Amino acid sequence: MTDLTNSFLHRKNILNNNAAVQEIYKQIGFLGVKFDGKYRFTKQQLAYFFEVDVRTIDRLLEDNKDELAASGYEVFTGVRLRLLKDLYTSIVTIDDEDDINVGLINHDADNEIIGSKASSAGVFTYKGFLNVGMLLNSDKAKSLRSAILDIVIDVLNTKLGGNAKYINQREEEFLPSAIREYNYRQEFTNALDFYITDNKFKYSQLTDKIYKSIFKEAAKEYRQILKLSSSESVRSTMYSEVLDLIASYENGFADFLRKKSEKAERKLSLSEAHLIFSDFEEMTEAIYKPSKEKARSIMASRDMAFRDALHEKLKEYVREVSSDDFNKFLGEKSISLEERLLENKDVFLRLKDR
DNA sequence: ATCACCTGTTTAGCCTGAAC
DNA sequence: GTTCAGGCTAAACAGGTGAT
Repeated sequence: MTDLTNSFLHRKNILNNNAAVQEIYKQIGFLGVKFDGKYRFTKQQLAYFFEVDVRTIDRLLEDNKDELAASGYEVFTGVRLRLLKDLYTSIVTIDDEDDINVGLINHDADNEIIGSKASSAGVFTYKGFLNVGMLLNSDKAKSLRSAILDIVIDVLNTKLGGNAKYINQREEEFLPSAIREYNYRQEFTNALDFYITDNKFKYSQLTDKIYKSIFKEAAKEYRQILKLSSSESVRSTMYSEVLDLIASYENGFADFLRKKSEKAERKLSLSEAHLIFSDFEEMTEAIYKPSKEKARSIMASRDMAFRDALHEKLKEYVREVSSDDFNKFLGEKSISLEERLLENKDVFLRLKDR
């Protein structure tokens, strides 16, 4: 069970998920005033919402300064504070009382939202508000947490139609990468045909070598972790960055193998090919290191956030998923492969006519 | 009118102690 | 043991005041 209060990663993965944050804003209904394009809440408003003392929010700020600053907490001073104060007073005076959100009402005369003489004020954004809710322990915060989790799960389900297996296909880059990789895969299998003596295991064994070199798992392990059935293709679940790297490996190794075979002036045995792969791996280690690390981190982090799958061997590579990534896979631009193919139909038709 | 200083308010940070 | 409340102080700051 995810415990938000003690998992920085899980908190980040929710706060970076813009689609979910928007949905939470709609459903929770704790409305703030818009300032600089973001909804803002003062410390007092948060304390009131969570039914804790203002000092408790202060403590939280002390202990989690960096995290909350990253979620949009700021101390307003000078001109910006002046503008914010004006905004609050104009809202409170203009709006009909019934329309004013409970968070905005001056519920206690001694405890204004921002004291008129305040020279600085701690201000949260909506993300900051949610972040506080994930760290506090008040009953209000607990119920907010469970609501947040419900909504996040709901958003994932609606966006993905309950199937996260092919979420990798929802970004723009997937299709071109898959097509490129398909072509290099052919180079690779052709090379295996030409330069390695007949052996029915050669494709799968050398493919596994590539997988293991890149993300430490053989196809079988990968299949288990993502709970793929035997009829489902492993590659159709891979992220574009991983596919690109596999394509590099396949193309590079195909060429390397050709040279070795031509030099020896004969076909090579599968066991020789395994040794040659080790040479290839050693030779390219420094070149591939950065892309390999990126691919591992992408795979481990995204699969954790989107597929709830843990790659045990890539544990140390799990990071937070960036908000860019959430947009890529769940945002406006993300669409299923079917839709993407329809969208690109013209391109394919043109290619076909050639 | 301008400058330096004073005053009141708020936050940050540290500590203690009560309640669960 | 953990969580929350409250006391305290230093520092930051806006707005006042009063001397020049």
